[in-house]
Amino acid sequence: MPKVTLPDGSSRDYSKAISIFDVASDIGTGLAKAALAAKVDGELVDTSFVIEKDIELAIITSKSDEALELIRHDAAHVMAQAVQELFPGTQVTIGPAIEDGFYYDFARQEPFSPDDLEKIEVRMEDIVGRDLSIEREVWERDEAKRVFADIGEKYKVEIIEDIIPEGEEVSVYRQGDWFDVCRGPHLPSTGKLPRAFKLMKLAGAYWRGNSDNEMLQRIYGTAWRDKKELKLHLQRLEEAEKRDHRKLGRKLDLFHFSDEAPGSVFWHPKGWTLFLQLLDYMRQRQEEAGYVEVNTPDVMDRSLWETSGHWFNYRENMFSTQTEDDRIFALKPMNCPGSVSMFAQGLKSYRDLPLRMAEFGKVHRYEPSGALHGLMRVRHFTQDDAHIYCTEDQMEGECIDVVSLVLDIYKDFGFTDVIIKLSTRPEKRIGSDDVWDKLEGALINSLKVMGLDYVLYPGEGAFYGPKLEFVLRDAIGRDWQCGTLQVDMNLPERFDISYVDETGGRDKRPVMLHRALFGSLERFIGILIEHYEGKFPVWLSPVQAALLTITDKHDQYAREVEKRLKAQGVRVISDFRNEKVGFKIREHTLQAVPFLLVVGNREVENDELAVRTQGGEDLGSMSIEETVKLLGQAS
RNA sequence: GCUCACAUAGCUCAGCAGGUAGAGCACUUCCUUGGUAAGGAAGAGGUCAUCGGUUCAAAUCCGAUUGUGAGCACCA
Repeated sequence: MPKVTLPDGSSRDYSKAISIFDVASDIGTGLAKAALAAKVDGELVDTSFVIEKDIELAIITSKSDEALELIRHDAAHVMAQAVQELFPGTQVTIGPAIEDGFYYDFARQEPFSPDDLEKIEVRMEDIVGRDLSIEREVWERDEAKRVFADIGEKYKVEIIEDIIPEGEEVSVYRQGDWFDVCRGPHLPSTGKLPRAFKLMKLAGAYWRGNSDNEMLQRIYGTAWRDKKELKLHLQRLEEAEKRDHRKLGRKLDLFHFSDEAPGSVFWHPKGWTLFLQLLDYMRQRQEEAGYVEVNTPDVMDRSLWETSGHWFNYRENMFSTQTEDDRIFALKPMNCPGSVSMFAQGLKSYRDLPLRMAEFGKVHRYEPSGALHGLMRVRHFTQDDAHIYCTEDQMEGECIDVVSLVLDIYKDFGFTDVIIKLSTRPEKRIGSDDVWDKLEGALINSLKVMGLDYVLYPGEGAFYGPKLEFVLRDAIGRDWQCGTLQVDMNLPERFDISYVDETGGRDKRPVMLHRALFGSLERFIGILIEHYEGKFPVWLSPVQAALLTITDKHDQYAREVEKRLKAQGVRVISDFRNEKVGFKIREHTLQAVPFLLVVGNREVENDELAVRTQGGEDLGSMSIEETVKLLGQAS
């Protein structure tokens, strides 16, 4: 006698076991038609699921939050069927729903071509049109293995063997002649899949995400509830592409890359102004936060890297060089060994702690060619790095200070929803569990004290200590790690650093924290370009104002004004070209100059400037002093 | 690093199926002195990424190299 309780609290009693589809029909034929799947006591199931006992039921229609994932997962299946119909001999592997869409990985000798995507899409439409009913079957494990082995689907066999846990049933979903091992749930039939999908791109992907395995062919697609949603999504992508920092960097004349130096930035005057502006900002924030700034060599002897462990653990990522005297030097890939060496020099007392030593170090890493990506992933970058040497008791307080500093700094740029990742002890690690407890505790506690959420990445910490990572998202939805806070118990040990404690003992080992807030200045600038779409706030803007003369009669006054503004610290340029003012306005507006200062007869006469904003607002005429004030306030 | 794609003027791109290159913008010169998103005219500019092959002939076809893009792997 199952009793079914619905989300609105009402309930229905049935005299015998009944399928969800039938319950939906019982409620209304409209609902039965719209039903895609259901939630039974909070768990997703197919509409064919048979209710045998009292449950809470929620029918899922395309309006439900869960619908998109179902739609996307189904789209993956339909795509797989289309591919196997069109390209016999292609093996299927896995095909999950992902953010905004889905993918499916295939094994096939011959590569798919972009033209194939169109064909596959057409065939998908066809399969939707066939409205094949999708049925769930539970197979016996060995039987399932045999069937898939017989039809040459070795990846599926591996999935049944290795991925589906013993004890869990092996479910197979069948649509027409085609079937696939899958946990489900799925839509009732292929006809329920909205015709609002599109195949997006082709890529290689390693089987089971391991680069030792063979490479499969992955097809990415996007799928939505209806055509309108799909269109909106495609528009969003287009909008995002316009913000791409690589495009804007060229358009705004900020930097360029060259074939001779892959992954290395050539900063143009405007880009470098931006860079220095950020540097100044960070310098000031750090000074206020009690840091001292140092500088260590870029090229150091191999022995130092042996001591730090980099020579053995990180060498394939290091640039090294041999000199005439046969010594081997390496360009620093990280600042920490230099910093520890710095700490080791001279005697340190407990009175010196916490010692917060910052360095804007430029590090060099031989990153894999395929990883390079504009300013986001380069081979030479500048870190706003710092190493904090402190006692164990000071550690937690220092962590709190770092976290609140980094978040406060991000807020200045309008980044308020920052993802914080906490990576804890990996399998391969040094140090006792007691120490790890303490270090992880310090990080977790500091987040707790501040009331911050974080995403836990168990086992992802460095071998020498746990870490926090602060992640920002770029215009195209990719996440980039910017800031980081790491606790290190390896380097102090390796370099055998110590301080003199209250009793005069010289063997106290300090705790070492690594932290970077922007992370890489290069990457942070890349993110900022996309975040602001190139329209930087005045304080950051490489050019804050452009002086535009109407005719050459006004040049002399403009030159005078330029001097006065520059004396006040305004980054101003003059445009005396023989062009109409409308032309100049258009050009500097497109160059994202925040303020345009027009100079004509009226302004010369009254010693004023006609001020217009980048957004097109006319602020009228004002004196030089007022303009300077306005520029100061606008940041 | 792996898979696939791409590489033509400073930039954005055209050049269909091999017959020694084209547009717009930018640039230079001249005319125009014009008040809030493009005034006009003329001119200059390319060993078609590099190297090799096929061919009477290669930007175009083939191969390698380098770089770029997308994804994967990597990211102390």
